[in-house]
Amino acid sequence: MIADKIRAAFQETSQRNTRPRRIIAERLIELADSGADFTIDDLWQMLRHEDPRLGRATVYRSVEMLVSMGLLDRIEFADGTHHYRVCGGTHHHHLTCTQCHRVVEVDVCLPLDQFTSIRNQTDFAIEGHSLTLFGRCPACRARS
Amino acid sequence: MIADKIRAAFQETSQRNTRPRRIIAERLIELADSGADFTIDDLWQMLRHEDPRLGRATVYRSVEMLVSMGLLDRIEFADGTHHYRVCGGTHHHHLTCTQCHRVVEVDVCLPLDQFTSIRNQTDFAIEGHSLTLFGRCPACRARS
DNA sequence: ATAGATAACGATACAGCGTATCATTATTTG
DNA sequence: CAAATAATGATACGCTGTATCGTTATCTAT
Repeated sequence: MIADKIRAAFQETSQRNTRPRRIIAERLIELADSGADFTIDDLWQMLRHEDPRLGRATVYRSVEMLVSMGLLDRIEFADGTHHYRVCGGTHHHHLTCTQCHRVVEVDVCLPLDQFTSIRNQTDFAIEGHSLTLFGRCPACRARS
Repeated sequence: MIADKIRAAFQETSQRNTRPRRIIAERLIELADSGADFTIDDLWQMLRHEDPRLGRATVYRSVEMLVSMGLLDRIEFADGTHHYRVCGGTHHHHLTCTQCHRVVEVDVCLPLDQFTSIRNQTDFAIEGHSLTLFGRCPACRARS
């Protein structure tokens, strides 16, 4: 369950169970359910509703932590902005709609033999990769 | 020849053959030969050597234009910075060294049937994609 | 419970990158 | 050579993310 993973992540990396972190965790659990993607500023604005005193830096700190724990994925948009998305932790990539910017996960990936091919071509030791696809989603195509 | 493509790009998109553009084109042709990647600020600093009055905005404008013409590739680094690289225009992707940040082109790509698989999975009309690989280059591994 | 120690917070300032504005400059054209 | 104007360059601005640092709130030990 993703909710437990998020709560566990906060517990592991910290000594104190603070109010801001509880609020952030709750909100992220809701966002995980809806599958929505968001910018840090989006998230901050949402959180301020629940506690207007909550600071921007705190949101940045928490998001940064969760990204490094692998629970949030950072998605680079073509215009350079960063969006985030709660992700289960299994390997996957993203497909974003060029019109409405909705993001969905896809479970395609480069075949294994391509990686060996790259290693042979370049003599690099491959450590990771990032694949992003762009296209128009069904809704936007219908609306066209 | 890439030199001609660059000069042609400037000619196509503009009415005037200005000194700043000539300087920028020359520098980019040299960078194409060396295969180096660079940030916009790198480029600006180089160009100021030749003409200290050359403005930052002009460099941004020219780079932006060449990216949209497909002659420069914008490369996103993990830390969020943007590098650029003169590229031939053929389809390819990038492999960057996680240690020295050197960038090389690789000609692997997602197989065609994966694209149809995505279309079936998601019903998106796929328009494009971006693949970036990370690893350690031979030199850095040797030095390790 | 309460007090002390301190992790975490939040306000603020700062830095970097890219864009927008606009008076000035330099290329082009008649 | 002069007028028209594309393009430039100085400057200001906005946005995103980071660093600093005094304050607050959580935890722990009494």
